[in-house]
Amino acid sequence: TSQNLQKVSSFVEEKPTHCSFSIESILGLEHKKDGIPAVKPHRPWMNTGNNFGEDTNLYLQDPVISCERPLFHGNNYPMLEERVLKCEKYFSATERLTYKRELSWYRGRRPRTAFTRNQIEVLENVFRVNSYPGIDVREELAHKLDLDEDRIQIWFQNRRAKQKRSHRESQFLMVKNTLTSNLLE
Amino acid sequence: TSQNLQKVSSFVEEKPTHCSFSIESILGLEHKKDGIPAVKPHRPWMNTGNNFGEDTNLYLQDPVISCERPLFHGNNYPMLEERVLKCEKYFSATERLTYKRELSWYRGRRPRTAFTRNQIEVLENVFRVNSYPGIDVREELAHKLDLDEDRIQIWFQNRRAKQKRSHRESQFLMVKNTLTSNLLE
DNA sequence: TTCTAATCTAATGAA
DNA sequence: TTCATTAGATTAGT
Repeated sequence: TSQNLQKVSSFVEEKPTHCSFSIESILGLEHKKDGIPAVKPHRPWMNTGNNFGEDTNLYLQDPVISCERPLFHGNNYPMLEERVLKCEKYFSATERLTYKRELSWYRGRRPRTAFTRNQIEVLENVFRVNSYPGIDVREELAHKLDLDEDRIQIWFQNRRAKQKRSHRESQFLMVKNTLTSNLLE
Repeated sequence: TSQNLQKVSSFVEEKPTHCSFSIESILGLEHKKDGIPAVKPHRPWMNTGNNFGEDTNLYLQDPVISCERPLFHGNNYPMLEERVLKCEKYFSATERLTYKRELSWYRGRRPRTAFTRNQIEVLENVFRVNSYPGIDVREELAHKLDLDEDRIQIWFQNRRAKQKRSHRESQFLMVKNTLTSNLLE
């Protein structure tokens, strides 16, 4: 059964066929050893074809899984992670950085964008007035700042999260101060 | 509500003074006057009670009181009212809509469900076989995994979206690679 | 170390 | 239902 399940991949357009499996049989697979999700992460900036075929290393990023340490064994990728972990003990910071980069590369993370001072300034100014720019505003910003619209959207998402975080923190401080001054009276 | 909004208005900080280009041109100013409709969203997981009516000053309560009922993360968020206020003056109907949407979220977005590793594994296994489970399968899953049937349904919706996204992505890359290699020949 | 760009996905509402 | 978008949580680069 496990083999049958693994044959199904996301490359094939699956029809909502009626399932003849019982849930018990599916639930019975809970303790299956390797559960590589046959799903590709969204990597719009990757241009070449080495995304396909045997390069399954790219599909292993999954936060849910990475919460729990040792999920995927028997692939190339966990070897890398082991090496990174060993780094902590035996290797220099520089070497650790190299391995981290290598790990990131295999995982297919977009290189971190370094915004210029001017770009940040404009984005902040717009954010003050409108922290939820629609697609039209984002496109215009992207054109004027010479950035992808995706970067703009992500920037606003993170900026909103930051605002919310700082707001929460200031409220916490307010409560703390109130309690403190009440105690001192 | 308008009284509450006026109370908050004094906390609104000043406008950005300098910008590299016209913000008006970005925001595309439109001044429509329709108010925010008092639509109460469906919140089956909430205690149907007093606090979430249209004209409650929930957002202006004393922080101490608010912190004593940590029902949802966003229960203190007066900034939102500020932005709704600003909406009236500066934003287009479309952009105001997003604020209204946020307001309803703020008023009671369901706390994010953190599925366990085992739940994910079972759901993925079922998904491989049947990505459109009927109500009977969903109910059975809900019972076996100790989740609401609603969560199961939403999970499958999002999972299908994810699959579709990655499928589109691979199709796009496939076409692109074909074109590229044809050009190189 | 802090800050934040990037990622993943549960939740939401509109179509 | 799909679809686009959001919030929230997390990972990871500087």
